[in-house]
Amino acid sequence: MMDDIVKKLQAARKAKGLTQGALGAKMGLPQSHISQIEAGKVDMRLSSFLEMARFLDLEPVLVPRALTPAVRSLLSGNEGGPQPAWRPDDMDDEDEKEELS
Amino acid sequence: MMDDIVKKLQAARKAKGLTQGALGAKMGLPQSHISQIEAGKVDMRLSSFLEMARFLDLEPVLVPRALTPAVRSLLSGNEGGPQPAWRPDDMDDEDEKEELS
DNA sequence: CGGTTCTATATGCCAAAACATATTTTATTT
DNA sequence: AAATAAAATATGTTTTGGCATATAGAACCG
Repeated sequence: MMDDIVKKLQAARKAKGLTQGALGAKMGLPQSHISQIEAGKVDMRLSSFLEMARFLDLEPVLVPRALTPAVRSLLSGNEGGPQPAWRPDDMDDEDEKEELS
Repeated sequence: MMDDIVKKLQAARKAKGLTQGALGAKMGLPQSHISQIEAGKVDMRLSSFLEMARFLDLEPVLVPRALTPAVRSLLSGNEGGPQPAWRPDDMDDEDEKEELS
C-alpha cells in the first residue's frame, strides 16, 4: 500500500544525490520523518507531499485516466529507469563498483 | 498554499457531474469534509488525495520539471479548459442552456 | 414564494501525523 | 576492523485531519 508514488519520491531524492537528512533540512523536517514517509509508515499531508515533490523538481500532475498511457510513454526513459545521470561530487574514479540500491 | 491541484480535483468532480455529497458517499466521507477540502481549509492526507483523484478517474503523476511543458501540452484541450466532453446520461437534446458552474 | 438540492460552517471526539530527540542498525570508506 | 555517514526505530508531546452530526446559507426550480 501507500502508493508507489512515494517510491517515486524516494527514487527522485536518490537520483539527486540527497540524503534523507539533507532533504529534511531543506524542508524543515527531521530525518526520521523522511524515513517514516519513505518507508510508507506514515500517511503524509498533501502539503508535505507537494512540498517534497517540488524540492525534488517534480511537478504533481493529475492526468485523466484515458491519457495516462500517453503521458507515461512521454516520460519513459527520463524517470522510469535507474539512470543516475551524474556522479557524486567527490568521486575520484578509482573504485568502480556496483551499488545495488 | 493548498495548491491549485485541489482546484483541479474540484473541477474534475464538477465535470463528472458529481455533488460533494455524491463524491463523499463514494469515498465514504461526509459531504462536509469534501467541502472543507475543496475550500482549502484542510490539509488532507496523501491517501485521501490519491483516493479522491482515482474516484475522479485522475491519475496523480510526478513529472520532472523539465518535462512539464510537454506533458501539459499533451493534456491541453482535455483537462485545461471547461469542455464537458460528454453529456449527462438523461439529456434529450431539447434544452440547450448554459450552466455557469 | 416555498420546497428541494447543494454547499458552507460549527462543535466535539479520537486517532494519527507532525515534530523533537535519541538511539540503533545498516552501509560506506579508509 | 574502525570510523564515518546514512537510514531506520523508538518514545513522548502537540497538532490536526478524519469523522459524526447538525445547522445555516445559496442556488435552483416549481
